[in-house]
Amino acid sequence: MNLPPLVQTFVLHFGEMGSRWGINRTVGQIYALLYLSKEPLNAEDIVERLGVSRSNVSMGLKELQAWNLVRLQHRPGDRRDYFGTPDDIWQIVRTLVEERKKREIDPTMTLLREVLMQEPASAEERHAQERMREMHDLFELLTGWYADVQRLDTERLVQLLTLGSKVQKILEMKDRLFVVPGSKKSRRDDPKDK
Amino acid sequence: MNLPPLVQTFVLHFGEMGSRWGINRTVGQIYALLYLSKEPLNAEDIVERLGVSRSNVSMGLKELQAWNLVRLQHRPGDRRDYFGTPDDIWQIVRTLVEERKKREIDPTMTLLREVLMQEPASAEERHAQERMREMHDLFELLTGWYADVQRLDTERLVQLLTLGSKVQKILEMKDRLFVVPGSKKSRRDDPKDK
DNA sequence: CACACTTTTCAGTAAGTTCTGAAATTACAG
DNA sequence: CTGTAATTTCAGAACTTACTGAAAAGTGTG
Repeated sequence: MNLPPLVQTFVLHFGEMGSRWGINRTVGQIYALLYLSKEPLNAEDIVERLGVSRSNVSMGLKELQAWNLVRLQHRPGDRRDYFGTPDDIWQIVRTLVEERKKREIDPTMTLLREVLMQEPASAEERHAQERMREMHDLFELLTGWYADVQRLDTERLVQLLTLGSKVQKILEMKDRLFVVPGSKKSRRDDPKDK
Repeated sequence: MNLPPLVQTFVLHFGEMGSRWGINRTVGQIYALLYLSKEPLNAEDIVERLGVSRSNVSMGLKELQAWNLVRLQHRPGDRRDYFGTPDDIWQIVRTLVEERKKREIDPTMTLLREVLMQEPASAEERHAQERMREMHDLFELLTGWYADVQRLDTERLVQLLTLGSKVQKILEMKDRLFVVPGSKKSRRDDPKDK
């Protein structure tokens, strides 16, 4: 591995972190390297810096492309592929969340919906279904929230996050100001609501 | 594997899902099984239902305990260990997030802080450090938000999530009502702020 | 304190994954 | 077209992780 010490520390760490996720070490390292690099890199650059085989880099880049985490670019008069990450780190986060949702949450929701349609054949199954419904509803709430904030532009998103639970205070204030005593709690005006 | 079809579908799915995470198939299956079960189960119950070895179950349960995801219980006049999940699914989510933060975010933050202290020795390192600072700041923002909402009780948390980005609307309203023209944007009054 | 029951540990093996070098394929310049 | 540079594919080797059965350690009872 042929990298400035500072860069190497980070790259190695992300290699290990990758393993904790489903992602493999080399893929983690390639991404860390591209993330830190000012200029986009070609496959051979990556081979030299990480000291792994050319084919390994090829597969790693393919995987990162499947995740939409990497941007393919070309230089005039050079037909090699160059890879880089978005300059805006928020774009990276958005992609990551989106892709993980697609791979982990969506299939689970599909399965839960299917299973919840079935007729339970015993008390045990009835209880299991009840638990699955709790999970389904929780996921629905979370993905609904996600769909909502995901649409915000970054400035507003940062604003919202910076505020944290202080929002709560403002809500209470709002309630005190506007809610008619005895009326229902305020809720999202979802068209699906009956 | 000896389970009602409905339960089996779910258990198998979580086995697969486990593999996508760092978690192994058996651990995913054990957790899914415990989650769906009305009564806590002992190791032998799990062996029978999943059809895996006793030692595998023992290791799986140990891992789940290390994650704090499983509750050890006893029955009077029975010295076997029984395992169950919290009845409240929100408690499960809170534990999951907490543990993942501890294993993935915290070590990364430590590393980032260390590396950011060092003196860059080249333009390349300077740029790399800049990127790391972006990541550091982003993680700080996210963990700050998390620390904040994590303290809310579940009812208020659900309220907040249901609201989604509607919060934004209320913020704007608040701003219109209370902000003195020309003053700074509202922000979290963090004691670390200078 | 010994016995029966339960859980844990561990070494060996099975299964799965990552990685490599070589071969095949693709893309383009002349 | 042809030749060269670049990328991808792939079969097998190297490595890692998961799983098992057997043995060890722990735990409560009579």
